Amino acid sequence: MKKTTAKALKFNESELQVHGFRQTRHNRRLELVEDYVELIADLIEKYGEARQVDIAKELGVAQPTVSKTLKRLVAEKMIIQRPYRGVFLTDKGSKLAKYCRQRHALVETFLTALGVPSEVAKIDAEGIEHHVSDQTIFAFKRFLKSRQVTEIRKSSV
Amino acid sequence: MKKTTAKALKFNESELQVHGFRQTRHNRRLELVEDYVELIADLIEKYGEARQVDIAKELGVAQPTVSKTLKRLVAEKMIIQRPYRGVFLTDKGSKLAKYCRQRHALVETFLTALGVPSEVAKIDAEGIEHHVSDQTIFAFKRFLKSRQVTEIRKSSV
DNA sequence: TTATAATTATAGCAATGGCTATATTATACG
DNA sequence: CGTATAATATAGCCATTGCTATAATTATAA
Ligand SMILES: [Mn+2]
Ligand SMILES: [Mn+2]
Ligand SMILES: [Mn+2]
Ligand SMILES: [Mn+2]
Repeated sequence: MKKTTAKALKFNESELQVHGFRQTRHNRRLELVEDYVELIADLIEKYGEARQVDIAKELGVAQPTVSKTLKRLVAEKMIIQRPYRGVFLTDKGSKLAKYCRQRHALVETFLTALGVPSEVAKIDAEGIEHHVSDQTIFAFKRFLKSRQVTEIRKSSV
Repeated sequence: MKKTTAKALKFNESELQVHGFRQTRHNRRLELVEDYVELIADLIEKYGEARQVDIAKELGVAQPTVSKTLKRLVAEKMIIQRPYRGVFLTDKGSKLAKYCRQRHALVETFLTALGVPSEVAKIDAEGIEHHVSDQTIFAFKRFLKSRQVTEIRKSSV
């Protein structure tokens, strides 16, 4: 805004908005990594291995896209790649996958408990999960707990 | 997975996951556009104009980054650019901005009502808003309504 | 064991969204 | 009016995430 004509934004308000945008950009850079390690963990659990073709199929992208992204995951020490033998999570990748799976499941459970149809909850959770802070996770858990209590009370009356 | 060793995924489950990933990728492509038109609407409302320098400041990015993104918004017919006179929303941009503002505000209000500290709710809402379907919006609204009823009952007892 | 099929890798393209440095240009002020 | 300042545009760089087409390699099966 022009200095001469504009009322200055309250510092807090503006600063907060910038902070929000920055944090969100940061989260966006992690989204794909999170989806990958989570999916890889799922595939390994279900099939004992995670191959490019299967990752590609599950994500709905082309195999060369997966190939390239896996290189990034290797560079970030999230996975180890054995040629033609699938990918495996490092400790770092394993820890991230575990965290992401829990958070993802919680978000989906929360949405469902709130009355969102399960198919829609699945879709929305896939995007929302990456933007949920620990404090919001805490609030979601508290809501679920309170709901459970309510239901128990109802059934015990 | 190897056909010979793997149990097939249930079709529904796998299909749903692919659908979720696809929808999320689609939402991700819209995020920046949504943030821009919403911010532009805010700036115009507050100051009567939306300039690159102010957009850049609010977003926390460099001015040439904004310059480039604005070209994309022009190409998508969301804004009109008048050289050295700021940007203005088209009908299309205006409608999107209105929708985004409402959705954004609702998400933030919802999180706050759930007990998330307001600063955290602001940050999380900035990312979550872009991944919330109409059905989830509806569930958020229903929650807020029910909460209000509860509070009214409490105060009237 | 060798041919075929499946899997992975690579090349090359495009769009997006960042950055810094610098050039242009319009506005505002003396 | 003309100049200083502010705003915008441009150039050129990089990383990311997608694609198709095709090559290379491994695994499977005959
Ligand atoms: Mn996930
Ligand atoms: Mn996800
Ligand atoms: Mn917003
Ligand atoms: Mn946003």
